[in-house]
Order: sequence, then structure tokens, then C-alpha cells
Amino acid sequence: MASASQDSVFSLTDTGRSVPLSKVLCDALEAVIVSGQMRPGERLNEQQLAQRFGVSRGPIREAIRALEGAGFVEAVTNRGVFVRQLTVVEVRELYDVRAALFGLAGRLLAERATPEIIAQLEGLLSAMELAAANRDFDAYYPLNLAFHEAIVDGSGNATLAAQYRTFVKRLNLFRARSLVQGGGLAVSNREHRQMVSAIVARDPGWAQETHWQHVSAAKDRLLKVVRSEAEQASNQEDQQQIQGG
Amino acid sequence: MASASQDSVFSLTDTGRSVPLSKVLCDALEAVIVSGQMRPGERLNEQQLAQRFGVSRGPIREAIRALEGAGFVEAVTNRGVFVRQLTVVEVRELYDVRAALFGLAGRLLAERATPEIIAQLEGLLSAMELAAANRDFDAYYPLNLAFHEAIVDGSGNATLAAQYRTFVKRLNLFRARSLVQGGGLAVSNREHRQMVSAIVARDPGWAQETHWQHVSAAKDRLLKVVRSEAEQASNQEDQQQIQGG
DNA sequence: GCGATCTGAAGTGTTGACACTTTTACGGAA
DNA sequence: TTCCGTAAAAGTGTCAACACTTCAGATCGC
Repeated sequence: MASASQDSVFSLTDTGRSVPLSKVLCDALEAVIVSGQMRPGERLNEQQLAQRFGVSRGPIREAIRALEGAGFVEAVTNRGVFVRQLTVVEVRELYDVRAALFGLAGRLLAERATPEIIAQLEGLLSAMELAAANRDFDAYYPLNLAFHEAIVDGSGNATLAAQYRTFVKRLNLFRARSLVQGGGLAVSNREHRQMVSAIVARDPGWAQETHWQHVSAAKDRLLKVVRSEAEQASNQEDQQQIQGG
Repeated sequence: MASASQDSVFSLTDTGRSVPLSKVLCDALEAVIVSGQMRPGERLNEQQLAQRFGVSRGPIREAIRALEGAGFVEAVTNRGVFVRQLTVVEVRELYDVRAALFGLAGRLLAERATPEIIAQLEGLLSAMELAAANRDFDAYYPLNLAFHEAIVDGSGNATLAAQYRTFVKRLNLFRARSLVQGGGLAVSNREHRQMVSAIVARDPGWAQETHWQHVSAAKDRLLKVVRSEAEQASNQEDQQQIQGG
């Protein structure tokens, strides 16, 4: 667990709680995992966590069950639970499902977008274009996040929004974290503009298509990099084999 | 909990278990809920369940956390957990997400369908047509289930399949259980035939569209009935108001 | 008779302890 | 040195008990 032995970022000593420890711990642990403080494959030691958070193992275990169901960790009987490690295949699967969900969000939003939401999206779009022009990734990233959040929330389907968020978080478990978020700012923005156009036109089919494609394109960009990485690695391996033999 | 005080349908005394009680209980409880043995709104009494299954409350609570995350139950602090009760709005949301997922399944299947899967689907289709012609609902239902399962599994996306199944189960929590499953056999089969055609043609776009529409149509059929039901009820209420006043 | 308050029962939230499994470290034999 | 077997250590799975909250019924005052 990176560092931090008792950091009170997760204050659960504070209140005459009305919310159970298991819930608080679930959020805390999810944050630890999604933020990358714990790496994929790393083990969640119940006793250690209990000590760190100053609680007993019961609530810890309950929290872990919830995380397991959401796909953040994987439990092995009598051996412990581990931060889920995504294979390339699973990443592709997750992206495809995410694309379908985001496409639905676009469709629903196109059917019911208010002038306020459209204005909000256009504002974020402009800000992102500015950031992209300046190659200011630190500014771009949160805007991009807010843009997607606005669309998903704007769809009016809370079930969809919850699912979508879980999938996005799960994708953060992939080793190449930076890649998951990154990818050509300019290209991405061109896609964003099309998405907004479809919503402004109130064309559900078009909106679904553009939203779907946006995620699908991100998937392709990521997989392309991963594949070339794998190729390089395999080449290096061959090199070593030759040198070693 | 309907009846049943100690029925050993859920035998967990049987084995020198290598699988934790919490997992066994999770499946058992999910079965109890989805099968309708426990009704929406009903409370899951931890002590009672512990006694019934012959275990302590710890594993019961862990199982419940998992069910909570999957959306089968709802926990209220210090008051207990209750079988989730779906509103009409939530049913619509679930159907929309399910439609998106099933559309994706159709698309993926169209891209990779083997002759074996196609033969399997066509076999199920014929059997369903026969059952529909005979108005044999008892035969039709499991075939219909198998048909959808085959498509989702055939998509090759395990993440998608798992999600889809959860959503289907969650829809079973809706009060009008029979309606969720029912709806014109003939109409439904016409849609099935189109779906298979799109898969045979290996046309991803068409497949996605037909699969999406199939679920979407089921949604519309259900909501139409629910709305007319609601209307009737409200009319009766008016009647009573008049009679009462 | 009706409502407010009190009291016990029921139930959830949490804890610490015990049993069994897995891992690791140690020591001896080949 | 290396391999294997053994025993301690670490860790998970499960349980029973305690603290606090909520609920239901009885009692008391009006």
C-alpha cells in the first residue's frame, strides 16, 4: 500500500456515525484502488486494513464483498483478495460495454436535452478546445471528465449513470493508466464537437452513433498502443535470446 | 419468507467446503429473491436467516453486501435490508440499459458467429415457433431463455454476459413478473427471426438494431400494460370516491 | 377515551476470539 | 549446495457476545 500508515484522509473517527462502517470503508477502499495507491495484483490484507482504519475485520470484509461484486477486486478462498488485474481482452470487453452504455446516454440525452445542459456542454467544449490548443493536459483532463459526466447524468437514467461510472473506474485498473485517459486531444475534441451537434439537433440515432464511436475510437487508440508495446517487448526478448544464446 | 423453515434445498452442510459460506449464501439468497420466494419490500432478517441456514450472522451480512451491490436488495441503516422494490421509472431504466447491452451482444455475435451457433439459434427458433403455434407457453419460456442466453454467451464478451444476466434478474423484481416474461409470442418470434437473419448475414449494424429493438419492444409492451393498469386503478379509485362521498 | 412517555424485546452494527489453511523460515539429509 | 520435510507465523473463515438503535406494547396523565 504505497505509503501512508495512518493518514486521516479517511476520517471515520469523526462522527456519531449514522452510516455504517462497511459503507465508509467501501468508499475508502475503492478510492485507494481506483486512485492507484494500490496496484493491480496487490493483496488486501484484512488485518492490516483493519488496523490502518482502526476498525475490526468484520466491516472490512463486508466492504470487500461489495468491491468484489463491482469488479474491483478478486477473492481467492483462503488466500485473500487482490486488486483486479485486467488483461487486454478484458479491457476490450469493458470498452465495448462502455461504448454501448455511452451510446445509450447520448441517445437519451438527445431526446430530452434542456437548453441549460446544451449550454453547459458547449461551455465545456470551448474550454477543452482552449486547453487542447495550449496542450494543457492538466486543464483538459478534468474538463473532459466533467463533459462525460454531464452527458451521462443528463441522460436522466440513474441506473445507466451508475453502471457507466463503475465501468470507467474499472478501466482505471488497467496497467497503462495514462493511456486510458490520454490519446490525441485534437482528435478527441473533434469527436466531442460531433456529439454535441447530434444532441443539439435532437437526433437520437446520430447521437448514439457519435457517442458510441467516441468510446470505440478511444478503445482503438489504446489497443493500438498496447499492441505496439507488446511487439516491442517481444522484439527485445528476441534480441536478448540472440545475445544470450 | 413465503414458507419453508429449514428446507434443505440449499444444502450447505454437505461438503468439506472449499468455497466460503458467504458465496454459497449469496447464491442461495439471490435464488430466494429472484425466484420470488421473497417479495419486493420484504425484509431480510439477519438472525432469522442465520438460523435458517445454520450459520452465524457474519457470512450472512457479507452475502447481503454483495446482493446490495448487484441491486437486489436495499439496506437502511439500523433498520435492515429489504428486497428491492422497482418503480415503473426504474423498470424503464433497466430495460433501456438491457436493450443497449443486448444490442451490443447482437453486434458482436454478428461479427463472430460460428456455423454451430447459428445452427443452434435456428434450432431454438424453430422450436419456439412450434411452441408459439401451439400456444404452449410452458414450452416456449425456457426456449426463449436459452435463445437469449445463447446470443449473449455467443457474443464472446464475458463482461457483457455477466452484466446482462444481472439486469435480467433484476427485472424479475418487478411486481408484474408474468408481464416481464410474457408478451405476444407471435410478435416476439417475428423479431427473433429478424435477429437471426441479421446474424446469418453477418451484418453488425443490422444485428445491433434488431436486438436492441427486440428488448425495446418488450419494454413498450410491458409499460403499455402497466399504464392501462394504473389507469384502471385510478378510475376505480374515482368510482369509490364518488360512491364514498 | 386519547395521547405522550416509558420500558422491554427485537434487530442491526461492531468487536474480539478461535479454528483451519496457507505461507514462510528453519534445519537436516543427500 | 540443494532439496525436502517440518514447524512456527501469518492470514482467512467463522462464530458468539456486546453496544446501541429501533420498534411495539403497556402504563400513566390529561
